[in-house]
Amino acid sequence: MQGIANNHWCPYSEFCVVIGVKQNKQGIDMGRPTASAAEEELYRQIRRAIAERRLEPGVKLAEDALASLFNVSRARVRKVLLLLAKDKIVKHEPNRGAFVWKPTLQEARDILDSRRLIECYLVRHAARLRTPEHIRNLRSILQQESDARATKDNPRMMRLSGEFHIALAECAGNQVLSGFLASLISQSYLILAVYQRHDVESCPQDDHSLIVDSVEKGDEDAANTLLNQHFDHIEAELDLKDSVEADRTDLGSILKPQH
Amino acid sequence: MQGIANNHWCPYSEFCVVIGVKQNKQGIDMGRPTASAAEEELYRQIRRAIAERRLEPGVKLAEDALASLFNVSRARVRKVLLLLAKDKIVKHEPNRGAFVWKPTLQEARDILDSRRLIECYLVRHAARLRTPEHIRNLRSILQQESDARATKDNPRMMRLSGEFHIALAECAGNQVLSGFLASLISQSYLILAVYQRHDVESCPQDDHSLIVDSVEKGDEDAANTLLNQHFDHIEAELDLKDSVEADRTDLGSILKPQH
DNA sequence: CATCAAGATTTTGTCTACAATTTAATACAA
DNA sequence: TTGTATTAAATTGTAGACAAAATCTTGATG
Repeated sequence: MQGIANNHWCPYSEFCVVIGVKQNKQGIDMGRPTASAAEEELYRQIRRAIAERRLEPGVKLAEDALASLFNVSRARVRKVLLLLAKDKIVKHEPNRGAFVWKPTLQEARDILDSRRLIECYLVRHAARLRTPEHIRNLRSILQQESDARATKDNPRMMRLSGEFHIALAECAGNQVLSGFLASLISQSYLILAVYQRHDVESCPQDDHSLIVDSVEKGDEDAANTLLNQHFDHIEAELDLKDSVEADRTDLGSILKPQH
Repeated sequence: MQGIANNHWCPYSEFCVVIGVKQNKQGIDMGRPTASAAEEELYRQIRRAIAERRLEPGVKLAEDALASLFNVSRARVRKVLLLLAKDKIVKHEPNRGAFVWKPTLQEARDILDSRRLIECYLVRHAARLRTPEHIRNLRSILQQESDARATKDNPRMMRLSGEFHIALAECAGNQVLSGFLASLISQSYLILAVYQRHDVESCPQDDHSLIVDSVEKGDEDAANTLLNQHFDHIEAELDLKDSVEADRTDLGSILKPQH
């Protein structure tokens, strides 16, 4: 669990809206700074740790440990874990505790299919509705991605890659689908953790850059095609054959291969 | 609040999986029958009341009232309300309580767009993957719908209409998208409650029946087209012009029209 | 009569203590 | 040593008590 509680991080997070934190018209958190802010901090840090792959699927999230780490009551930890469970990032086992979610093969496929559907739809709208500010924001993320790549900061690269997809989606202006996508992206980090192939180098693609170019030009067909190809690349890095799952969970098939 | 606590109802509900109720291989609830079962009951009954439009947007869901109505502790009520808030069916206002969610105009549009995207995608898969059992299930719902229409049982019609869409989606076998859709459908009940036009008769269409026919035949193009038209019909019954929202919430524009 | 203010009441938010369950440790027998 | 049963420790689940905030009531004042 160590390494979770550090500095700030603010990608898309619907925590405040669910909790109902008071916000002024500029959207700045105003109510009870120490209380629910601490919950959101915990919520974000766990999500961030997953995004940066410091928290791997199956790891137990003990309530007391989190409570003392973040100096909050156990009740608050439970609340956060409950919300993370609804996000399907955490799995609750009764009387045993909360564990980082471990997607099954079928779930992984469904999630990736869903992402393709939603993102390819949104990117078309993004290409139509994009503003200079959107493009600036996207290019800023691209820059950060390239910095992270240069310094071989893999956790950061991982996280930024997800943030890029969210930022891209948000250009389309459909908050519902953006919200779904944010959830799917969090789950995708866990899919990568479980199903990424070891024989393939992790993507040095600059697919992202090309996508921004076509969005900037307003070429929605190109953007759509490029994004589809991007997903092909992502899926090519995964091992989603039926055999994989069994190999990792069923001792029998591990110890007695091809019999 | 009266009228919520009655008999059983089991449409799609992800409550158990979030809470982490023990289940055996047949998927039957086994753990602690009185405890979390009570929470799920509350969760379902609130959703059902919304689906049947007994609970309208803006109604306050007081914790004590719900606790005593369902004979559960207030802590359990809070847990359920938190999950409902994550579903965006309930809105939390800090220190004021939980209220049935009231979708804004923009949210309504986004939700309907999202439904169209997801359902039209899923119906194609449904037409390909459908089994005789799926068709039997769908026709059973159609029959119940027609019964409800005959007896003019509007709440039941309303609810069954949503259940039909969920059942249709589930034929496609993508649980992720089915889950998203279930959430969107719950929100759609609230959209109807707010934005349904009064000058139009509520849908006596048998769009549903035609859709099942084309799915049964495996004609995915026809199914897709029919579903798209079905959404056109639904949206035609709504008043999603920009003026509506302001008229209903802003007293100024109500009492001083066109000034 | 309307407006405002102060107190009382209700309702939400939070924490802590206790019960139930699981997990680990220990002792004992095969 | 291995396996099993019993006990102890740790962890999760639950409820109830208290604090904080909002709402309602009452009454005073212009």
